[in-house]
Amino acid sequence: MDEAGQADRAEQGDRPLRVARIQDVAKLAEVSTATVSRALASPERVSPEARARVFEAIAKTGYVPNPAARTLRSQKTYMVLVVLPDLANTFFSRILRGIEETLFEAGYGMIIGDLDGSPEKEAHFSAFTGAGRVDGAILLNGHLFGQRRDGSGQAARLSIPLVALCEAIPGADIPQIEIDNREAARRMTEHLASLGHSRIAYLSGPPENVLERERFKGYQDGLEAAGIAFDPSLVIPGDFTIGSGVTAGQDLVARAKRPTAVFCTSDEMAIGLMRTLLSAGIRVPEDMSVAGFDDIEFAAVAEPALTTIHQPRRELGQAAASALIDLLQGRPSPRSIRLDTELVIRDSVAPLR
Amino acid sequence: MDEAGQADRAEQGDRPLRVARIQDVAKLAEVSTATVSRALASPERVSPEARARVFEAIAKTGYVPNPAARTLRSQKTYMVLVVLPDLANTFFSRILRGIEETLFEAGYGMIIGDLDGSPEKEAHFSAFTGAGRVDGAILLNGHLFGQRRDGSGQAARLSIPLVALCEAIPGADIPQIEIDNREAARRMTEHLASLGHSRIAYLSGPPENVLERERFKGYQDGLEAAGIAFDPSLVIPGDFTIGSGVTAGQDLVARAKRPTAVFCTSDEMAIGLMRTLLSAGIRVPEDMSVAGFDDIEFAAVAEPALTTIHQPRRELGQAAASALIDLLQGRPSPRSIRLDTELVIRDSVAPLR
DNA sequence: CTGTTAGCGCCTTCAC
DNA sequence: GTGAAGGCGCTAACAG
Repeated sequence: MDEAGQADRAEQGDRPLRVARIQDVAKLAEVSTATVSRALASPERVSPEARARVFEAIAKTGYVPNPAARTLRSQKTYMVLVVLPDLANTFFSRILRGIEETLFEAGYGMIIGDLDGSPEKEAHFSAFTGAGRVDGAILLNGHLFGQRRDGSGQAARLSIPLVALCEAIPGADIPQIEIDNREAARRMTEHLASLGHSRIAYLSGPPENVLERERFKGYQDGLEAAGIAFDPSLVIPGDFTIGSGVTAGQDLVARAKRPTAVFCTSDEMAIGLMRTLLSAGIRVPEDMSVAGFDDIEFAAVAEPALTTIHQPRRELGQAAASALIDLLQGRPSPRSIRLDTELVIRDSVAPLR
Repeated sequence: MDEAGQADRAEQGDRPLRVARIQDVAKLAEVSTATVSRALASPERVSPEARARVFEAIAKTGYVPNPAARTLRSQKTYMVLVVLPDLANTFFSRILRGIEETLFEAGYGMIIGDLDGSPEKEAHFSAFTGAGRVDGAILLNGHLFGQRRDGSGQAARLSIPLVALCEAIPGADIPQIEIDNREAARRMTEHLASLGHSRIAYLSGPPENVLERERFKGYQDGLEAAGIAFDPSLVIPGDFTIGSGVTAGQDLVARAKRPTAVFCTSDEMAIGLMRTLLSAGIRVPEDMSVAGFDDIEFAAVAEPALTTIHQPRRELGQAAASALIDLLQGRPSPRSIRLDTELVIRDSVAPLR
């Protein structure tokens, strides 16, 4: 046993070659290990004297409880898995920060599961939740995993507390934290219409995406409210990425009869789109208005500055983390939270001339 | 004992209410737990018959080894901590992805430590490495932690394998993965000079940052190579963020005697800067050339498209993860790796008229 | 308030 | 090739 051999070597000076265990602390403080454990978990249940001795011994030894042993005993990992479709997507980073902050304050660590579109990974992270590596999970990917009911014998595991963030999971009985995508999309569409636009294109997200479906409904709602007939030729496929915005721009540039405004369901697409339009000599917003969705950092410094829907990303992350922590600590958790969005008017949208 | 009580309840149908343990598998396969363990760790050391029965039992029970127990025994967590200064910074996300990919393939999970400028957090993550929650760590923050030698009794812990990524850690005897910042900055400066610019401003990062210092040296190298005298008034303070680019832009706009080119040490600053310049009626690149550093996704779709230094972010992440895995698995690890950068010429820089 | 005791689930000698 | 047994470090139940 290599590690043990190593650990058993004599200590040199005041720098221990092995980490202190609860036993060492107990011995030094002249109490039992149980008392050390108690002093840490519920100090008020230990006499002031013993407590003082314990803390002194802890300081002297530099003792830090072994998390693996603790987990084995208590069945708690103090770890949370955050599953998301794409770590490289700007939209998520600030959300992650909101999550991390809140988790951190409550003493939980965050493990990232970047799906990267791979089902293999999905299975892997699913196993993660099943194997007791984490106490709970926040799902940003829009569906539940590890919960298949295919009776294949790959048994469904004991399920852990879950929270859905941003992409609601239809039918799942877990807290869902999101914005009202449909309402926000409707508002933007109406805003465009109120400025005189009637040929309003819609640059979509991936069709299977829940957000996309909600936003698309909102777009249609807005059209209807403004008395504009829906025109399928004005729906351009996209996938939320900069690249698909660029592609959509090429499509638009090539058209004979162009829309006067484009509502993009992500800022990244809007920025990619504007870039292509501008390169082709189509001015924004003079020749074509462009609106985004998300209000990422770059929206305000795009050229022209992007009119968009602001999502409270940090707050979304915080709310999801709080809901999960409630669940983990046995407190009642809100079933569903909808955070407010805001229509941010900048320079990429102008009245129809 | 609540959990146990719950776990002991009768199982319903084929959906176990408790996870299978190695004992259950052993019983079902009619072997000892040792054999199950062996079948998993080194299948060749178990007879084909026993092995088959074990795997069948595993499939039937849906057994997944308990990681906490495994860790407690083997002292291995199969977890890696990634410490970074700011999760919300676009620059890091693709690096993280490179790290995650590589770690994932090798069977390691990734725990994120977002420093967020807080020393409190730093101490926390330092404890993480000390407490045996992770097998190793990748440091993107430019300094070592948990390694203070203040003799305060807060003993230095058994140290785990570490790798420094992007920001080299001076004096640390660990693998360092980075680009040649100085050389890249020199190249850009020379590029600007070769286009006829001689009043080349430098929009800096935070002064204490290692990257910043290297890039600043490179800027001076480039100036010198081009025979241009260094002018301190042309150095504008920044901190890599969009916001500091905007501020720098305001500074520049207010000046009577402006530089003809600005070398920004991050794309975010360059984009913020261009935005302010453009709003003030200063055209880029006609009136002023602007160059960036990093080549983030938005650089190519900025208006105008940004001339910048490309960093192989994914590869940086992969290289760091590989180096760490080598270390973790006892293989020799490269001491230091420098990945190549590339000068990407787009539209934000033009010859001096 | 405190100590003793018994595992949490696994891996790994050691003996056969 | 296989099984029995001990212990990784901790916490919770139970006495006292």
